[in-house]
Amino acid sequence: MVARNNNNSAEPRPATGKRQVTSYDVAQRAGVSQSAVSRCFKPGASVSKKMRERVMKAVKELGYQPNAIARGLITRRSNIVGVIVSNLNFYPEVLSELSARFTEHGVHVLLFTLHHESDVGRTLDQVWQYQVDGVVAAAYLTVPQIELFTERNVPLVFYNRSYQDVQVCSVCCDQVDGERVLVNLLAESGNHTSYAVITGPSDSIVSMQRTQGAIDRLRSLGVEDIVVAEGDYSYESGRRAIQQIVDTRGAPPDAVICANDIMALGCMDQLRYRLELDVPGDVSVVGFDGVRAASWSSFDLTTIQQPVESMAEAAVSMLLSRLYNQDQPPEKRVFSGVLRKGATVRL
Amino acid sequence: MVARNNNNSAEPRPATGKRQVTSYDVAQRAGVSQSAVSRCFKPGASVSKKMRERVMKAVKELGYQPNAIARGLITRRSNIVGVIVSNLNFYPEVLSELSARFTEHGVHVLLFTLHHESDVGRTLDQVWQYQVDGVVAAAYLTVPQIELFTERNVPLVFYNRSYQDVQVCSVCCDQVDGERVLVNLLAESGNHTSYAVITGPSDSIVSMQRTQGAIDRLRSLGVEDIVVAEGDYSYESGRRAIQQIVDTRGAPPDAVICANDIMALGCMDQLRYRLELDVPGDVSVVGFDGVRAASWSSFDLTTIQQPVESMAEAAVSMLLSRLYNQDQPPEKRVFSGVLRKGATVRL
DNA sequence: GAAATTATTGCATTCGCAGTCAAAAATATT
DNA sequence: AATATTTTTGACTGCGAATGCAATAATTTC
Repeated sequence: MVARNNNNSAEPRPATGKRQVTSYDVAQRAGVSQSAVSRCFKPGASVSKKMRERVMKAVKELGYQPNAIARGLITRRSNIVGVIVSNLNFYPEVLSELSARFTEHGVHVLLFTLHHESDVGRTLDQVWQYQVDGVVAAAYLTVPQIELFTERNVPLVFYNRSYQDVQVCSVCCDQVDGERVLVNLLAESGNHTSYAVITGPSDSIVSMQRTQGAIDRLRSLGVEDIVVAEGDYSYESGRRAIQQIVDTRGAPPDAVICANDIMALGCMDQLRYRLELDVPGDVSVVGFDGVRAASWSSFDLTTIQQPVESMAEAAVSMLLSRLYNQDQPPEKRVFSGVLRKGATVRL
Repeated sequence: MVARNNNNSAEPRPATGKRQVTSYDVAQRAGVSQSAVSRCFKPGASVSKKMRERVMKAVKELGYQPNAIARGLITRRSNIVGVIVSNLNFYPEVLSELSARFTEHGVHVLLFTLHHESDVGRTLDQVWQYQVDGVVAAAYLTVPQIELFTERNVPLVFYNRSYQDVQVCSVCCDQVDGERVLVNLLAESGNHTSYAVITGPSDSIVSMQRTQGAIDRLRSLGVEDIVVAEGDYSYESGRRAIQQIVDTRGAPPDAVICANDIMALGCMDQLRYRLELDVPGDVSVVGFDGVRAASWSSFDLTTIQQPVESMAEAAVSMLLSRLYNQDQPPEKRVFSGVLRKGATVRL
């Protein structure tokens, strides 16, 4: 018989502040049923003009806001998507773009940041507990973890991570092709014979793709003299890496290919201010990403610009379309980076 | 009588993937009541060892995860906090720190990004609908909006925003004091008589505080020659502003005080590469924030470093303590920035 | 070994809203 | 005016987990 005893003012409801306003309160105030209130918040529902007015009046008077949690419980739609980013390669622009575009569609972003990639398991448990409608991951998941998404019919889109043998949605920038373009540029100038490559952390697959892309292209052009040093995507690591390369070789290479822009900037600064070499006069430097700082006059770095906006947009629309329209097959969207010709390559 | 007809395998539950595993399913499998399952997930509840084992066995077999949404509905605790950041001054470090620390405490971050500060109203509606347990705001709210938090007993902590006449929790960096320190440094060197100030956007109160702090200190030191130009916190705007100042004055000022680091870097680049002036030889430049790029060799900017980690930590603990222990009075925590002596002030 | 005590467990209810279905009201049709 | 049709409305149930309370089981006490 569900005897509701709400706004029974004799019931104190102490401690935790005023009880929130519910659809029952609104219904009572407007002298209608709770269902009616609910319907007024459902677009396209059958509600007369009068009813809507009365309800909305009460809604305003009481400051009612529908409880998205309760709604989510019954509709099985939380309108929340999880975004998993790893703490390290935390691209602010990406997150900001994703959030903005999801918000446009009334979808909210529950943020999960990984300290170590090893946290993925625990993080995913949390993701599942919160009944997210979908997930954008800028981190690698294991195959069983991915399969869980398929089983449960929860859309999953990878951002800048791609898989070989697993069918998943992903939005990527073509790392290998980007490096080809950069290497071609360096090679065509005819000024470079000795090359150095500064990689990202060894567990970053993006770094591996970029690095390998560069090395493969160099090899196919007949270049033999390639030194490789490992960095961790940070400015400091770029400095350390180039210093180490110079120390080891005894002389600077003609060109340095860095797995991302930030390391390239560190590398440039080390070359210019510590090693007192000229970039690009003595050494050419190229990066990857196209971050803001790369285009600052101090650097004017030659790099591959990732189309972040397009990629974020693509990730969002890919996820949303699968959210509203299930059973679409996995899809890969690969964007080409755009060569940004700066002034760090000796031509 | 609540007749549950779950795992009746005759009921198809089509379309939307497997129905999720509920505590009833676990209960049935383990041959116990749903309450028992629930209790097994509540720390400190009265459960026998045997019971716990049986339940956990079923939990594992079925891959059960408690539904945080349903739990939130009844406990009135979502374990979600809203973080409101405006798209512009989007400090990635801050967000990343906040998220990491909240996660440590089992609290999750629902992200709200504002395109324009005018979206605050609509955004707050969303925040309320999602029944967040608390909010960290790096944006200004109106007084009625703030009062709603007090009324509803939902903790609210401002990050780098302070209010004059309203009692709210906030974590700030002392903008005015920071600028005093910078101005003192510039003044003590005895090399500067003409000053320029590049502000942030006119609706940014942080910018206003910094700018005004600098100007007041300059005035109190008897400096009269102060030019002001408006920027918008971006690199480009720093370049434009200094160019405009030089064009207007006909000559560069001795020192430029920028409302943030990024503009200071733009300003430096413009001075060095377009106006072919030496920093700090011809012009001194100072910033505010202590972003990574400020310490890069190309710039080595003299600035005030905000203690981002401490501030984020403080914001989180301030919020959490109010979450678990209601009725604590509002508190302001003001951190002093640390002077980072770079090489952009002529000494 | 019976009574008193304590520790476990299950029943029933509740959180706030959405959606089903049938009743009621409004409108159209004859 | 009476009936058929459509539109609008309300009563009721359940989403999945938590919890007060009563019932039961285990343990202690005498």
